[in-house]
Amino acid sequence: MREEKRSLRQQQIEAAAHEVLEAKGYGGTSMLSIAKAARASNETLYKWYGDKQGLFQALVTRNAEEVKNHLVSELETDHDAMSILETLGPKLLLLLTGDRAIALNRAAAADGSGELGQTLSRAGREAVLPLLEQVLERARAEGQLHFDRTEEAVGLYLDLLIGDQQIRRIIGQLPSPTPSACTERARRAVQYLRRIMGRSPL
Amino acid sequence: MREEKRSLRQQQIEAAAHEVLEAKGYGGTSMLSIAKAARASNETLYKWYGDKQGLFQALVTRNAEEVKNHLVSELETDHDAMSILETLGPKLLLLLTGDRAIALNRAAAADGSGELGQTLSRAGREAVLPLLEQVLERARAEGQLHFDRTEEAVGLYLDLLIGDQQIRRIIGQLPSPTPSACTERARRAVQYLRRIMGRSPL
DNA sequence: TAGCAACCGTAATCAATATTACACTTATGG
DNA sequence: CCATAAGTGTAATATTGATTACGGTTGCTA
Repeated sequence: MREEKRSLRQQQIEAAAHEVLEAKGYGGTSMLSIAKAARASNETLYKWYGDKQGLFQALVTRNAEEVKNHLVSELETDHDAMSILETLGPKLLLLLTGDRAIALNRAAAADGSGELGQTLSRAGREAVLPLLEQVLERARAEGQLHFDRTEEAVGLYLDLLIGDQQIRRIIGQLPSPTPSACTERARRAVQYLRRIMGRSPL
Repeated sequence: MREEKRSLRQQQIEAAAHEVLEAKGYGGTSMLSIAKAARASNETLYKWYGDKQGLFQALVTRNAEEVKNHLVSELETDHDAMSILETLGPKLLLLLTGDRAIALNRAAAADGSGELGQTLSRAGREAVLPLLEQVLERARAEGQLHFDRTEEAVGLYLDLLIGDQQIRRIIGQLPSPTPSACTERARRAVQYLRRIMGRSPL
């Protein structure tokens, strides 16, 4: 029971951290400000997370887990591969270019040590890639797509889906995309993917 | 003559700033450290650039100009559009994912005000886009590619060329690419572009 | 060569935080 | 009900870095 309480409190604290981070950016986010926003004491923050970086690592890994779970539940439907792509794509794009992910990416960019970036990459990209590989291989098995190296196909799909949206969001020159914009972009990505790999690679 | 001297000094200072920035990251780069690296006084830095942000704005705009000039000179050759793409692509990719550009992008990401990002975007993207539009339209005129909206074609080319290379570099999970890797990637981008827009859109 | 303007090197100012320490509640288990 | 562990709010501490101020130097310019 103590466990649940603490876990709840952590959720609250991390939610507060996200709020402050999204509002003030990484540089403008201090431990104190997070503590205040969560009505917690900074001593608790330090006890639980070690230091500032530890707290952000927690945010990153937690967020990546959520993204992954989101996608996994999507995958469990038994639709054919291409229609899974059509529903998965917009979700993924929305998650990767949403305010939360962008704030975390900015934090990773600002972190000199590179550890945040490593965590972000491991937890995020390396968790999502296998799922996409699965889908694309299913598409190949169904005869919808043709490719030799799965890895390359996934890379291409991600290039088409995400492109430079993330970086432009991070730089601050693109507003948070609407769900419909994401859907449209994902649709186009699939269309192009079909056009490139829709028939034999030779 | 005074002008030349000063301009030279500025180049030295900005070169030093780039070195420090690439070595220590935005957060780790202080005015003092730049001044020391350039054997200049911080008072001079403030007089010339106003404040820290002003200095970085200068770095960004200057860098963007160089990139643009690089590309423009490339464009002046009279090769056919597709072979221009083949030589332009690798250069652009190398410039956009090189250490210097990545350091500047990180700085823009870390800058809370978003002004650096705005400058970076304006000076960079908005300078390069017209050039690419030119090339792609030439390709269309030559009957090599078929598309309706130039803007969309350029976007697709950039997605294929750059993809998520930049963001992954910024997060720190990708080493600086070799020229040959850039060439290869650019080649593939053109190949895919041909595959998508190589014949009538219908 | 005297005077001046720009520049250098360094120290002073000033504010912001990460991090630690402490005194005061609260709740929980026996 | 008591003892204790965990948590809270606030006040040090210590460092860092932007920005400003200043005395000394250099190199024109008249």
